[in-house]
Amino acid sequence: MTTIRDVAKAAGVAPSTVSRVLSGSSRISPATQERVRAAVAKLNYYPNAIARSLAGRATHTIGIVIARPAQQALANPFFPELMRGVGTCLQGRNYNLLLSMTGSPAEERTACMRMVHHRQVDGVILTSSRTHDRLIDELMAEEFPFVLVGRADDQLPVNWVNNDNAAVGAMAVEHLISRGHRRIGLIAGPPDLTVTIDRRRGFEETLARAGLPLTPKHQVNGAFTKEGGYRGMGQLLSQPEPPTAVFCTDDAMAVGALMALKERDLVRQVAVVGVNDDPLTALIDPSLTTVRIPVFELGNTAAQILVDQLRGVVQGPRQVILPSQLVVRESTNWTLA
Amino acid sequence: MTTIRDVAKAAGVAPSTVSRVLSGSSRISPATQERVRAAVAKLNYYPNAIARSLAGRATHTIGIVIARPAQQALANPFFPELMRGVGTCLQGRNYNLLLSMTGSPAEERTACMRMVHHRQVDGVILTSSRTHDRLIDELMAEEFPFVLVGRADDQLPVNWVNNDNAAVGAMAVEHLISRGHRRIGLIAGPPDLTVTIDRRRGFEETLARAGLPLTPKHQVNGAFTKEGGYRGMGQLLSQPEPPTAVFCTDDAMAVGALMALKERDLVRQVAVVGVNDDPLTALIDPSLTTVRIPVFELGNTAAQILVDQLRGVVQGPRQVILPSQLVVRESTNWTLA
DNA sequence: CTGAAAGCGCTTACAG
DNA sequence: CTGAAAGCGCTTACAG
Repeated sequence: MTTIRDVAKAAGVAPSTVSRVLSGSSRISPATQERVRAAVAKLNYYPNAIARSLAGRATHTIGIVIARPAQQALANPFFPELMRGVGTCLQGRNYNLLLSMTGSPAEERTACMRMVHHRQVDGVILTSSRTHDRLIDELMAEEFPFVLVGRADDQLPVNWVNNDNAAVGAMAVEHLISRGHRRIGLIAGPPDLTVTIDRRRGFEETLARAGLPLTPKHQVNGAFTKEGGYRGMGQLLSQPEPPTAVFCTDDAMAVGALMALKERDLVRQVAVVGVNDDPLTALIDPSLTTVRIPVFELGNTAAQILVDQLRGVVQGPRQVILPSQLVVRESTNWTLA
Repeated sequence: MTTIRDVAKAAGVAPSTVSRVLSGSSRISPATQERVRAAVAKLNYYPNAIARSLAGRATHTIGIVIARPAQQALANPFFPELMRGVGTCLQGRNYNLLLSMTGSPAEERTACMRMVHHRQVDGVILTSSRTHDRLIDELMAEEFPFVLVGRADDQLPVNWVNNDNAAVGAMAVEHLISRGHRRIGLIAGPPDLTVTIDRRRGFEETLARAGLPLTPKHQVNGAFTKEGGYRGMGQLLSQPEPPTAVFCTDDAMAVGALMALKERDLVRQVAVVGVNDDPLTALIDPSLTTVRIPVFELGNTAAQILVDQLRGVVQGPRQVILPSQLVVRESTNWTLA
């Protein structure tokens, strides 16, 4: 291992001078700069990142914690795409990405605070936002830099990046209404997640605005999985007057809902809308109408906000909302008689 | 920030004693152990991971480099599933995971050697194995610990975990032969990847063993994407005597191939087999026959091998082959007249 | 069983 | 413009 001392010796300067040349800081004479650079090249020197972190009191590393039960991690390309957005930003800004995968919210909190307490990262990105999140409370209490993908409880002064989930619900329902539907059901994800709350709100407000009744029996909750959607659709169809159209708050659920319809030969009888625009939505039969979420941009923007804060570029908390977009495909592309 | 000195002071011992208690090493009297632990708890002390790494000459971090062009990263759940396997192993063994995403093999090499040279990680996991891989040469030259998911050039004494890709090709072809097919085509991935080479070998050997001819025109290469498979199937179908069955070396390609068949209304005329068992294979129409690869286990085992080596549990290089499994669905489930 | 000291490889005021 | 010194927060021979 060649160290900064070896380089200093070879260049005939002090280690501190080498450090300064490498960090591009201060005013070093062109001549010594040249000598140092030559020595660095000749000795094939790379600064030790760990030593640099310890002395510089910054790890240049961002932590990201993904909490997903095993089956769901695989089923849903949301997280890989989010990480691609995060990774792309961090790479360009010379930050590393430390990844921790866990199965439950409780483990997520433990894993995250472990990174924080052990000072392995300069900031963290939180990827699953729920109401009354203890993890957020703890990070705020320690004044540790973080950004949320999703949103925090109302008015909490924290960084977050979100898509407009109320608009997502509204777009879906408006589309269904425009196709002649009046009995519109909802298959929603876990009720404590803010995405569920917001998408449901958009759904309900739009129904109300259109003068359509809110039918509690037409709203069910389930897991963010095919199975969740499959079961949800089963529940809805077993009712005396089932909905003619269903808004699912996630594509995987919508795919499951379509499976339930196919089994009963009801595909062109009940319309289905999902959310995300997973790659598979265009491939299944019938192809799925969905609301496309800018997942890459969510991750990219979250990373940007966090790094900007760490670098002191910005001060107070930033909150960003990114737009979504309806993509109409076969699963809704017909008008109710 | 409370440090080891604060704890030492509170417990009335030296910092070295605190260090020993925390590392569980050496013989420390139960009494002092108790005092130290009490002080740790009272002060809410967490050792600084960076300082520990510097002093201990180990980062307890594994690096993983994912090289995938943007579109492909999303389309293929191979990598998230692999990482879940890696992450699960590392979590249990108290190792961290440093993730670097890049777009090309050249960037992959740069990113990986950057981690290595800067001593950010104790070992690395390589995820895309090609022949004559410069990255492998460089890591070997530096004697840096690594493990390959895939395999290295023949006889290179390096760690790797692979599935039996020749058997994958063989299973697929045997299945197609058993369904009455005699003209069997191949849509393969990039030719420099070892997976492509091995699966093709299994394909060719099985044809030969069955006394069937190898028809070069019935073998095409393409990208590991839907588009690659779509184009490949187009090429095969444009020939005078097209194959009646096609083995695609990847599910995404197989999905594209099925799209090409659907457009021409040839679904039940040409059989298609993929590889991986992506979640979407069961959902599309027709559902896809495929060879299931144990992706989670590949990642999990790779991490295990690497950590075992870092801990000195094992000596020489380890090479592991994991079994795959044919999953028959609609895309082949009929017999040729 | 425990402590004092040196050291891991950097950075950064402080001085000149 | 450059260097000597102290320090980042740990670990680990060395000594007793």
